[in-house]
Amino acid sequence: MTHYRSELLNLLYSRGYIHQLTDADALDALATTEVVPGYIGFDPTAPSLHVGHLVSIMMLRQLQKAGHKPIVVMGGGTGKIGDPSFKDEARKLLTDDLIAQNVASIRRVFERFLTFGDGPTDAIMVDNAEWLDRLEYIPFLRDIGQHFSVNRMLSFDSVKLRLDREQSLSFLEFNYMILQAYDFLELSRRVGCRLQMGGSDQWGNIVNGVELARRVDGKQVFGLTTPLLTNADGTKMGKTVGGAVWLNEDQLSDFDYWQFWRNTDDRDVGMRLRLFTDLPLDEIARLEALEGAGINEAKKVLANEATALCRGVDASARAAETARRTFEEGASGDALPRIPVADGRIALTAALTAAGLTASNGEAKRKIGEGAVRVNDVAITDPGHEIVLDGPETKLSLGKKKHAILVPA
RNA sequence: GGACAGGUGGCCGAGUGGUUAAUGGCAGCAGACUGUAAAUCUGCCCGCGUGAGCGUACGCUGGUUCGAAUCCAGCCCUGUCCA
Repeated sequence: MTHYRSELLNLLYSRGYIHQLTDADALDALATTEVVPGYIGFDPTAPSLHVGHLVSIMMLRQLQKAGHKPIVVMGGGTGKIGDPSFKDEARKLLTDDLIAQNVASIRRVFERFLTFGDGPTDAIMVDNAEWLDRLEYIPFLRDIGQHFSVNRMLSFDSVKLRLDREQSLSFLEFNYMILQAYDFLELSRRVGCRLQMGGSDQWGNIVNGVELARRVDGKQVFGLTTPLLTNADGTKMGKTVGGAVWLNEDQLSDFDYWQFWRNTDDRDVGMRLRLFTDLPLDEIARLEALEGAGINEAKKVLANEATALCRGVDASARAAETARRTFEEGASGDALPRIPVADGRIALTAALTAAGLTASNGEAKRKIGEGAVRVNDVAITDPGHEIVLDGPETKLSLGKKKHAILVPA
């Protein structure tokens, strides 16, 4: 129904990346004639990004594929403030040290998804601390602050919600949207950035930047948001066994990352294939049409493709092979966590906790009582059980999906 | 600065002197059923201990009491209104 002339918008639209767009026609026209530098900001609030950020990252990838220039903005400056958008309460302030560590740890992941370099469509990465840290209060208020109406800022849903719930919004946080708007202005001046993208919760922040650039520099820039990703069951996407689905290897194993995609709800398979893989649309159409147990094939393809993008082809293949052996043959694979055991014996409860399958001995005991624990696929129901290693590998399982391998120390 | 209302387990939210490790809901985990899906049903859901039990926990610090999340005092934080 919607037809764009530019490859960029066609690509984004057909794969389901677009939720809101500030001036579709003008951006469409621009993208057909010149390289559009577009940016997305990532605040370093944790040592790794998670799948919730993945749509944004993939969108930068699509931008590059369509012949434009992705700009990754690390929020080294804005991270010190904390984005209050749609949050119920202020997050605790991060120290400068921690932010620097997080920035360092996050930036690696982008190299998997984007091609960096000096060419016209090569990706670049900048840190907004570069300009935000240097701002002087009075000049900033006069140059930038004068363009913001508090009345209007208060009307944005992103903060209105907080106020309506009678929860405090500090002046510090209230300034976030001004700084993000200023980022856009600064990027447009420094690197000719014309487009800011982000999740739907960023719409208010983005629109502010678009307006600021128009008012201050008389320049038209564009904003685009992605739909809020929810699972078919209405929950927010991105949780798995034991927390968030991290993109960094050191936060979540390749195997668990692969498993996250493999366990996609039937109804979400098509959407995820479009957003998180590079597969052509007709291939996706074929895969998502599979019915009944056949849809599992599509889930495997999804897991393979998504894991390959983030963790590399080899890691993906290894995770897939481990999954195949673990689930289809009842054996085990080398991508499972390996736990060294001293002296060849260990209490079952201690082993479960050491392997991270349970959080405490008490939980381990309960799970044993529930009949959820197996050693080498033999169910154990005695909480006092001690495992004696009698081979190079002993498989420890909690439920059907969580496994670890005990090996002699 | 003043008046009023609040601060409870990952979240929401009961509880207002003992039977409260603290009702209920959500989230989470496991079992059954399945397709490593969804839905449904069942169990679990602070830590240590096989267990009786012990230790911690209801903003913080003290106090009253045989006994406090519950009463008192001071402090910190949040909201609303007033200055």
